[in-house]
Parts: sequence; C-alpha cells; structure tokens
Amino acid sequence: MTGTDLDALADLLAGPVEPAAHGLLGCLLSAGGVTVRLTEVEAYAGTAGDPASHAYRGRTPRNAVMFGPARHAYVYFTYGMHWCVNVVTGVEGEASAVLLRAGEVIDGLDAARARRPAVRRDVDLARGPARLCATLGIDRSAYGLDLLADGAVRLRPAPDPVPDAAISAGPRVGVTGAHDVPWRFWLTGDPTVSAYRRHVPRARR
DNA sequence: CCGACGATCGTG
DNA sequence: ACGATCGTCGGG
Repeated sequence: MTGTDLDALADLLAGPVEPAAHGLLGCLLSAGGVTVRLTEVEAYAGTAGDPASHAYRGRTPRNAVMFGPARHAYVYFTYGMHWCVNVVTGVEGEASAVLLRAGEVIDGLDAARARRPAVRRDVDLARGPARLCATLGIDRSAYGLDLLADGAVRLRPAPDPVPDAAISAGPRVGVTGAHDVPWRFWLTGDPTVSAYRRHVPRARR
C-alpha cells in the first residue's frame, strides 16, 4: 500500500458520507490479529436531519467523537452486550459516520475462530456489526482511535477497486424510521453480508 | 432519580 | 418470536 492510497482514503472520509460509505466497501479493517474485507456498511448523516443517527439530538458524552474529525472510530455498546464500530466522516461538527456492518475474514482466521468458537461457517464470523466487532475483539478501548494511524485498530484502502456496479443499496437495518432512505450498501451477492431484519416494533397492548 | 428502549444476536 | 442485559438519555 502506498501513502497516496492512504491520502486518497483520508480525503474520501473527509467528504460527504454517501461516497465515503461506498468507498469503504472493499477496504480492510484489522484488529486483534484478524483482518476483514468490508462487505456491508451503512451511512448516517449526523445532525443533518437523519433521525436514525446517534447524533441526531446533538452532542452527548457517548457520541462526542462523531463531532470531531473524520477517520476516527465511534464505538458504541448496545443491547447490554454488543459493541459496534463506525468510521466518522465529513468535516468537524457534522457528526456523520459509517457503520461497519459486515466483512469477510481474509487473515487471522485462527484468532477469529478462537474468539467465536460457536460459529460454524467462516462467512458468519463477521456477518453483522456486533459479530464483526466480536471477531476483531473491538470494544470500548477503540473509542476515538484514528483508524488510518498505526494503532490497535487499522483501516486500510481496498487492495482491489470495487466498481459501482458491484454495490447494492437498500434501507438501513434496525432503524425505526427513514425506511425510504437507501443508505445501506453492500457487495452484491457476497455471502458475508448480514441478513436483512426489519425493525420490529415493541409489543403493545 | 427513574424508566424506556436500543444502528443485535442466538436460539427455538 | 423472544429473551438476554445494561448504558444512555430524556423527562419529571
């Protein structure tokens, strides 16, 4: 990988969130001795009228890193047991980010399987945002890391370019509203892409 | 202070 | 379809 590749990725992440999300597909994410090739992502537009974004209601202690510069990791804990990781995009104060939803393990398979002993098929190791973090060992300690630096969690440019024609788009998973916004992007036909689950409303009476 | 609920996952 | 399990945030 060359420095210019990294510069190009840095520039992309500093721009609008939708092209940034496209450009993250095919990129490599490494942590805990495991590397995945990203196959599924979701864009979130920060405070800019996106009710599904964690930054929609403004800055809080949890989402603070979203309001900082691009390239940094926004890691959050949800459902009392799962970690998920985003890449912050855009300019400071914009608070847009891309949720990394799934990937294909291309290195460190032994370490990956050691973290997730119950998984049967390799394609399921990082098939979903919480599974991806579990397989890479990503947790709170990754909060705020510059992902393009030489740190514990590293994002690197795609070894092979991903043509636009290979990308599918659809509604984001698990979000209550904004089902008309097709901001989930994935590599068409890739077996490591997570199953789409419609948001289920809570029980009523 | 309190309560509702979540950018999920595994099992049934 | 449901339960696990707890941090976060808005409201009182």
